[in-house]
Amino acid sequence: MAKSTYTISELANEFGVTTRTIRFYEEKGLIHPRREGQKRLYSPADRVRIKLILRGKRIGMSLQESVELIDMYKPGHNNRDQLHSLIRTVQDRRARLLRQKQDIEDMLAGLDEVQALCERGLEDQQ
Amino acid sequence: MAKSTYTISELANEFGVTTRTIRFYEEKGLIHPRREGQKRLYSPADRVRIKLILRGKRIGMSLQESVELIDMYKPGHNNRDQLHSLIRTVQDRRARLLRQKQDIEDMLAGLDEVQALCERGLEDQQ
DNA sequence: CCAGACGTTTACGTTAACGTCAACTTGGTC
DNA sequence: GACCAAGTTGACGTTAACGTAAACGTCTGG
Repeated sequence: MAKSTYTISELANEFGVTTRTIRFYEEKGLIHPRREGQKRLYSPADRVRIKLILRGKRIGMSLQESVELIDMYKPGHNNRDQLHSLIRTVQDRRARLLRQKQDIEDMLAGLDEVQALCERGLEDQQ
Repeated sequence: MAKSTYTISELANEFGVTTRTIRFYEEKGLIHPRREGQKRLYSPADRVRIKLILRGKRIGMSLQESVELIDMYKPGHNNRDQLHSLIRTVQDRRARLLRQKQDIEDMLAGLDEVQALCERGLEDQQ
């Protein structure tokens, strides 16, 4: 079963980052772990938040962009204008993501070509 | 028909970057346009190279990573060891790209959810 | 001829995202 | 009580990827 609290080094190990990184995220206001005396204690929600931030980083998003995307989930958008505005933001993000996806597929196709050339090169030698 | 040479500002405009960016790429050894006197003249090949570098940037690759990927295409890998080594590099890259692609698909699914929530919120109001 | 657009080099400035100490506290354990 | 691992708070350092400004050449239309 999943743990209900994590220490900073547990999370650092799990995600392959340093504790400095996690403290830095707090310093930047991305996460707000509670404290037990001095020590930070991370909830499952904190953990997921870090995980999502790192997912964003993997596709080249800045930390700010990541949290903006993450915070689209949390409610608090009540009136019509806010909802319409949020929908537009969602569509912009989607467009960018689709383009990135296309970029990746193009690169994957390129890699297939390179590999095919390599394999032909090996066969021709033998 | 496609042009056979480009000025720096033509390319900067086409790609939505500044001339400083393009000069910076040269300074870093990523491109090598020929000169006409002082002025830089870019070939279609230079142009494609810049385009691919910017494609890499869009999915979070560093400039170095981009050129490494681009230079996998150019031949010069002749002996078996080089070919095998290149194949491994290709497979590593592919793995990373597949993961990024998965990340993007997850985010897209998340955006769909957010939008659905927004639309329900709007309907509930009316 | 000269102003404006476009190009050049050189050099210092900036931002994000941490790395890297140093100097300390705190909780077990031998 | 001494020690060690794991935690803490500053604070300064670093790298990538440009931005920005100065100071200068070149050529083209009015």
